[in-house]
Amino acid sequence: MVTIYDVARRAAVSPATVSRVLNQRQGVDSEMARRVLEAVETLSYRPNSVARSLRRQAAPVWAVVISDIENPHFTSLVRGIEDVARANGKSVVLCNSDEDLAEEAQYFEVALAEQMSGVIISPASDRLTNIGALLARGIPVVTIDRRLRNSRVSSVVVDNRNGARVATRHLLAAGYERVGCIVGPLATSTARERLAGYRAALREAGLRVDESLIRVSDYKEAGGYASANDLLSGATSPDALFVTNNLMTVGALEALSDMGVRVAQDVGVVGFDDNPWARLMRPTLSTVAQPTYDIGRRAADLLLSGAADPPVVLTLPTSLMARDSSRRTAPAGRSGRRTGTAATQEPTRRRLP
Amino acid sequence: MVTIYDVARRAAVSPATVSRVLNQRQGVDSEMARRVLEAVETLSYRPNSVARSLRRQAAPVWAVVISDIENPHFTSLVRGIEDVARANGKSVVLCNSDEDLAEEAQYFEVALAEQMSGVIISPASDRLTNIGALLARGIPVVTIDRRLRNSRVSSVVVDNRNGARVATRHLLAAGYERVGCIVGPLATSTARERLAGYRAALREAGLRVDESLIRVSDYKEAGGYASANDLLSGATSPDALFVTNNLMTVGALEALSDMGVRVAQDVGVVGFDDNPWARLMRPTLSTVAQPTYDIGRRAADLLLSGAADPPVVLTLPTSLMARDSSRRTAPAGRSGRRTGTAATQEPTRRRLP
DNA sequence: GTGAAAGCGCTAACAC
DNA sequence: GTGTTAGCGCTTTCAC
Repeated sequence: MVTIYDVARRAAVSPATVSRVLNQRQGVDSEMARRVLEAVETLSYRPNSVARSLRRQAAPVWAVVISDIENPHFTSLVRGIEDVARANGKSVVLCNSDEDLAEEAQYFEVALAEQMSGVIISPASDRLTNIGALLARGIPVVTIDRRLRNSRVSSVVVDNRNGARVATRHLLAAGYERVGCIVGPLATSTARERLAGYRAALREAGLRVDESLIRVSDYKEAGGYASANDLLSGATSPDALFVTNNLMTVGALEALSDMGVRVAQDVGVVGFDDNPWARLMRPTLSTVAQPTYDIGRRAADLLLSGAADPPVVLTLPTSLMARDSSRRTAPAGRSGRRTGTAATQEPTRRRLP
Repeated sequence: MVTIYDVARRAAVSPATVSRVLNQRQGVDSEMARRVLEAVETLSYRPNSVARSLRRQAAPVWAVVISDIENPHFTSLVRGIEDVARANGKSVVLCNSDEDLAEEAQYFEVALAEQMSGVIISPASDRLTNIGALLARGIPVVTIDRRLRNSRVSSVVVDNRNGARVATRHLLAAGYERVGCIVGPLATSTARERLAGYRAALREAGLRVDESLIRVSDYKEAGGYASANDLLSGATSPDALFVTNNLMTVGALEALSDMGVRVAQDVGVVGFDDNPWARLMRPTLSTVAQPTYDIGRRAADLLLSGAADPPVVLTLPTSLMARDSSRRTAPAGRSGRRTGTAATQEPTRRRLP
C-alpha cells in the first residue's frame, strides 16, 4: 500500500507537507505542491481515510436510520439526504430499524464506534428512542419524518395533523358518512398527529368520533390489509377509509379488492404519501402528498450546520391529491370505472368547512 | 473518550488482555475476563472501530453500488444483502450510481480509501465499469442483477433472456400481433439479454423482428413514458408492449392512459419486476417477477466467502405473473374493465410454442 | 514555509 | 496465559 511517506520521499518533501497539500492548506510553496501532486499521480496514491478518521477523531460518514428501506417514502427522503451528503464529501450509511428499538440502539452503537459525524433518524418511538449517548459524544442528530419527545433535537417533519384533517374533511365533503381510519404505531409522532387530525375533522363537521372505526396498525402492507378486512367486516362498517401511510394503503386496497368492495363507490379511500402509480390505479388513488425529497435535503442541511442549537423544528406542508378513489360520482372520463352503478351517487350531506 | 487502556487499568490487566477478551480469543483466565467485562460495563466502554480497522487494515463494511435507491427492485436486493450483512457484523454503505460511470468510479475510490471489506455492484456498463483497483487490493467484488464482461467476478443474476422470451411468447399467445419492446441502456447486460429474449420469442413464433417496434430507453419512468408515446404514434403502432423494467412500465402505462389507449384491449402490456400494486391496477398488470430478496442474499453469501475463486455465476429463474393487462378477453370477475367492448376479443392466431 | 515527532486507539508479535 | 511494545497511516503541534 502506498502511504503518505512514499509520496513524501518521491517528492522530496516531508510527510507533513504532503498532508498540507492534500488538505489544501495554504502557505505551501507552489513548486513543492506541484511535486507532491505529481508524486501522488505517478504512485497512484490514495489517502487512507481510516487513518485520517482515527487521527481526526471523526469519520466523514452519516448514519441514516429509517424503519424500512423498501418503503418509497423513506427512500425518497434518503435521496434528498444523499445529494447533500455527496456534495459535502460525506458518505451515507443506511440502517433499517424495522420499527424496532433494539435494532435502532444497535445502530447508534455503530455510529459511536465508527466515530460518525452525524445521525439522521426516523425514531421508532417518540419517548423510548434514546439518543443520549450520541449527544453526549457531540454527534449531531436530526430526526426526520417523526419527532422525539424526550430530547432536544432538531427535526424536519410535515404538518401531519393538518394533512390528516384535510384528507378526512375531503372524504366527508364527498358525501361519505362513516369515515374509518387506519393508523400506525401510536409510539410514533406521525401516527398520533394524523389520528388527531382525523378526529379534528370529524369534530369540526359536527360528528362524533366512533372509536370502532379506528384501527391501530403497523405502517406495513399486511397490517393495512388486516385492518381494512377487520373494519369492513365489523358491525358498523365504514363507507370510507383514511389510511395513514402508503404501505398500509396498498394493503387496504388489496383487502377491498379481495372482498369485492368497490373503491370510491362502496368505500372512499384517501391514502398518505403520494406515488407514481396512484394515477395508474382504477379508480385513481387520492393521497396526501409530502415533499419527501425536500424533507431529506433540509434534514441534511441541518446536520451539516451542526443540527442547530437551540434545536429547530421545520414543519413542511402536505398537499391533498384529490383523485377518483374519494369521489362517489362516476367520473366523466375514461377512467375504467363500471358505468352501470353510477346511480349510487348521492348528494353531499356534510357541512363543507 | 474511554479507551482500552482505561479498561485495562480498571481491571488491573494489560490492554492486550482486554483486547483478547473483547475479541473472544480463548485462553484468557476466566477471573480476569470477568474483571474486564465488569470494567467495560462500569466505564461504558465502546471499542473504537476506526482504530481497529486501521490496525487490521480492513473495515467491516460493504459498499453496495446500485443505480437507483428509489427503484423498489434495487431496494429489495439491498434488503437481502443487508440481512446477511447484519448477521455477520458488517455495515452496508449504500451508493447511488445513477447509471453513471464516473459516480461509480468515485464510490470505488471511497471503498478503497475506507478499506472496505467487500463491494457488491450492479454495474452501469458491462465493459466500461472498472473494478481493477478493487481486485488489485484484494477486495472481494460480486456483481448483482447485471454482469461484467471484462473482469473475472462472481455474479448473481436472473435468466433475463428466458424471462423476456416467456413474456413475449405470452403476449403472442394472447393474440397480440405487433409486440413492441422498450428496453434499457444497451451497455447493461440485462437490457441486451432481455432484448435477445424478445427477439428469440418472435423468431420462434415465425415472425420477423420489426426494428421500428423497439425503443432503447433508460430504465426510468420518464424514459418509459417517452418511448411508449413514441411507439404508439409511429407509423406501425404496436398492439402490445413488453417493457423491460418496473419504472419504465409505470411510465409507459401513464403514457397509454394519457393517450386514451386502453390497456389489454387496445394494447397488451407485460412489465418486468413484480410489485404489490400490480394487482391493484385495472386491468391488473402482468409482469415478469424476479426473486429479488434472494438475489441479494446470495450475492452477500458469495461476498462473505471471499467472492469465490474461480468466480461463479448464479442464475436464478424468473416467473411470469400473467394478469389482465395481457388478456384481450374481457375478464369474468369484478376487475373493473368496461364491459361494452368485450367484443374486441378475437381468437389467438399465433402458433403456441 | 517546512520538517520532526508525537500520538489517535487498537492488535499482534514476541518475550516472559 | 499475560504483558510489553511496535506500529497501522495520518495530522498537527511545535520548533526552526
